[in-house]
Amino acid sequence: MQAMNSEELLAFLAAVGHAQRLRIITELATGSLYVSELARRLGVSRPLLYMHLERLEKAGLVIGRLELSDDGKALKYFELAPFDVQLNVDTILTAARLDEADAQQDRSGEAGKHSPKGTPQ
Amino acid sequence: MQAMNSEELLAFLAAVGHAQRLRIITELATGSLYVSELARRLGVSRPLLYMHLERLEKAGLVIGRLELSDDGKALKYFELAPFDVQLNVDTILTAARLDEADAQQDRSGEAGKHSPKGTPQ
DNA sequence: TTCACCTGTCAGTCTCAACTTACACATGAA
DNA sequence: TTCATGTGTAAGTTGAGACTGACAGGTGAA
Repeated sequence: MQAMNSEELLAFLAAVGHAQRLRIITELATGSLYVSELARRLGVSRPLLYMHLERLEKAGLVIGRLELSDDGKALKYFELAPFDVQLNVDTILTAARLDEADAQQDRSGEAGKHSPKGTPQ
Repeated sequence: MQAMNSEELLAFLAAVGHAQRLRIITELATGSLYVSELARRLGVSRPLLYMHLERLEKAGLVIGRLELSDDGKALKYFELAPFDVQLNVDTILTAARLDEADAQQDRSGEAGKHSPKGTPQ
């Protein structure tokens, strides 16, 4: 997995650092599921699960896609995205260094090359 | 770094998944510092910093020790503890499996062999 | 004795993520 | 048309963590 800046690293850590979301990941590890089914398995309300899945998706941990079932119903399936982050002091220092590099680019008015979503349109 | 159960993993992730605490780690990476000095560098109130440091210490990310300076003043120094956690689906599944093993032990009334701090006295 | 440092802790406030309840809107089957 | 299924979202409440300000206590130096 490529190096992340602080913002991305924090999004990732905050997303995975929550008991419910760890359970979601555990459940999705066996295969993709649609939201209502997942909610039933975890004993969690659907809107709440939505929030967690959104968070996980933004951090790039899961991927959602709308599918039509055989009987024509729309089902929102979620599957795990592959992820692998080494977490140690170096990772954190690298993230901090990337922040400075990003800030440097911003100051010099360069077209956002690194920043994946921070680019203002 | 040895395998963690969910509780330990969550404590770790929640501790490191916070902007201020990332900055604390970054600052401590250059060497150990005492609380007041660290607070000044980060521009953070001392009680607040205390809270963060406590959190980091409980998760095993930093170590604090009281030292006497040359002129007899007590200084609370904090230094980084070495840590290295690989974060991927396997890590999380392993944590979940460890939870079950722990629960099993508890049920069979075994003297807490694994649980590092959950042992009731 | 006053000042400039430091540690340690308490009692609050504030803010935001987490969570609940309720809605609107689809589909296919009975 | 009603029921059981699903998606999607818009309120609201709550609770925990984050944060502030103020205190008590210690030291050595002026």
